[in-house]
Amino acid sequence: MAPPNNSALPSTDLDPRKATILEAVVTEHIDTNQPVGSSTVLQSTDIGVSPATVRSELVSLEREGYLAQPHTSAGRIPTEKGYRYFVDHLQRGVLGEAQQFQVREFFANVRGDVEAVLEQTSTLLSQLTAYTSVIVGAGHRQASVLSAQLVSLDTHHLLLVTVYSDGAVSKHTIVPSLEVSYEQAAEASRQINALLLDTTLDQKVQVPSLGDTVATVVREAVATLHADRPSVEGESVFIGGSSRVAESFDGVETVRRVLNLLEQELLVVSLVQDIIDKGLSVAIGSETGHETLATSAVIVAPVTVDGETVGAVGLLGPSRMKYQEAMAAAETVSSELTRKFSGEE
Amino acid sequence: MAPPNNSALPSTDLDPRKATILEAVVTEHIDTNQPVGSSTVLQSTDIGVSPATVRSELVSLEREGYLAQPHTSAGRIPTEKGYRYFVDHLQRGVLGEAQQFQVREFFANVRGDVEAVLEQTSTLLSQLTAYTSVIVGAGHRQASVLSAQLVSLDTHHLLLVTVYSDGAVSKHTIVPSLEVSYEQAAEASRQINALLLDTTLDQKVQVPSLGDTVATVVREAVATLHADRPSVEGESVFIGGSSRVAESFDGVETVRRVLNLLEQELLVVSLVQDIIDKGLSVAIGSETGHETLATSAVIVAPVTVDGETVGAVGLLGPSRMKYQEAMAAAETVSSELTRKFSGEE
DNA sequence: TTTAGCACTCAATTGTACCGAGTGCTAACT
DNA sequence: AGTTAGCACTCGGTACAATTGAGTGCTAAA
Repeated sequence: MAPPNNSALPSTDLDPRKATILEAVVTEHIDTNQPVGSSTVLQSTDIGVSPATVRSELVSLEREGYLAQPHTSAGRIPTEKGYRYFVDHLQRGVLGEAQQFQVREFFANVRGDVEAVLEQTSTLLSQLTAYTSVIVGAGHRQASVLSAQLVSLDTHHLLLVTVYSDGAVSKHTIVPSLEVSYEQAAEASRQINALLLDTTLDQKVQVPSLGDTVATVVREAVATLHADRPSVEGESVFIGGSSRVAESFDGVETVRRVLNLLEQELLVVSLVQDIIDKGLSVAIGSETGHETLATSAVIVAPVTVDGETVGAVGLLGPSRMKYQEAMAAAETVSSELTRKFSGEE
Repeated sequence: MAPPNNSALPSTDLDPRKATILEAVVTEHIDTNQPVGSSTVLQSTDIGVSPATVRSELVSLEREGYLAQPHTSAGRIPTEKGYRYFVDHLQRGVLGEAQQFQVREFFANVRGDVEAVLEQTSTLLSQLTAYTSVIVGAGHRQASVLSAQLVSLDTHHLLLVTVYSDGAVSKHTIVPSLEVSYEQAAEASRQINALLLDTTLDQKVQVPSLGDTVATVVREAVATLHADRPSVEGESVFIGGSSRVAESFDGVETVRRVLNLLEQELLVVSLVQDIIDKGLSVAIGSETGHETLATSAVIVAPVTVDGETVGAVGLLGPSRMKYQEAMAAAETVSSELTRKFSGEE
């Protein structure tokens, strides 16, 4: 469906000199956050040509929509299209020595359950890049129940602990309408386990309609589990380095908006999913589909196990972010995660 | 140990007129974020006195350390001590109608396990107040194991699911060094359950030193569980409305620092704990013990069940925050949580 | 002790001039 | 036809002075 290349449109290539100049402008602007003029371009390239020529090229690039001028007597800054061209024609960078070491060390030592690993990974990723990281773990729609167990906390409170085939565990507090003895709980636990084993949460199960205590508890427990489905299905989202937002964007209001967006897990999940669906690995400005992210860019790298996408790592930064480094970091981390999960579960 | 009143020192009371003026200055400054001068004080109080008199009182209040002047020809702003006096002599406010309704509705409808409830509550609290909320759930140091169960995901992966007496559930992926059949896993599960039942994580347990598969798995599972203790003990922290940080503080650097602090769960936990330990319900500026929070204030309200503190709700805002409203919100929410947990578990 | 009166202070605002980075255009050059 | 030197022009940023005004502190009288 989506074209294999990374661009939304098969962008026509610019002639080499223009490309060089565009690249210089983008690189320089990313570095300095300043409009860049013809002289700066000359200094940062070995293009053997006069400023006047560069200027006329700049005019041309502006006409074609790659660059813009904040005001007449200023240099140029890249437009969304300019960044897009830059990213599409970027030669992939590779992570620095120290960072590669950091990643290796991290994955060698990390321990704990999936959620804990992802949470720590999101911190790692944001430390690697100085941007805010987003890690999305896929939900477990298709997972079947491996084990369901009822544990009594006391006579009025039971805990339903359910283990799914993908390794997820959910727990639900049950407050039964009747008093339940330890033995009754154990019996209910056996029945629930038998009832739910190998079912998915989508499936209806035949609950006993008897009136005795055990049957009642079974009914209530199953009802609670199924009622709570949405939250169980929910993808898990981990955000690392949200303080980086404050560094990345100009203007309090922008910072507020971006932080606010990050707080809404559903938005974040769909944002990342949308980008992956479009076949992109980078979404710049309006490509993200969010007004709030007009001056942002989002890098995503899916984590796949057995050809299936089980999650994604992402980085959120300003559109003038250091794409090479950030992409290298995201890809390294996503492939490490892929490796870890392929090897382990 | 700590004095029952809310102040660190038993602050001497000011004479009534000074108190009125100080209160007016604080209130006004909280409202406008501007230095307030003698004329403004006159307008916002019905004190029947001339500006000159107010001025001399202001001078006096400044000498005593309650107020400060940004520069000679400006009005006064409260110092930390000024805010402290204000808070100590505040008559408790009560939540607005609409907000009370919101809280009632929320707690009537909220469902899910403890973590989910706390997470949603943190969002609620930040919506109620326009400040960033912090909810800390106590760890379960003392909790004993109610049930430990080993579930095979496949022949190379086992999941150890442990239920504790306080309703917490932990899970650990075990990658056994040997292949384990379904039957062996079931047997190991039985043994582990018997072994760990009613123990706490602090206790050493006698693991079998036999060399057969089941014994090996048991050893490895128990080792994994005990190795991971720190993360299990860890208090759970939920932060709501971190975007509010951007509104609350002036200066990108301050915003960055505060966000960064909020990212470090351990810091947040100890911050809240420290304040509670000091017997305070509000910590202003340096009272928080964090340089970063020099211009902040933190409100805390413990959640207690059976006389034991099981957690706390907190609000983080600028030192010029609306204390009445924020304190009312924190207290209402904490008492609702107390009620919910007392009734339920 | 309070207050009216007054000189004083100083951040903020406004106005003005100027600098200079950077442009676009044109005419000459290769 | 593309490139370049030369040049007039634009306009944001900075620096400086003048002005304003909110608010003070002091003094002397009530």
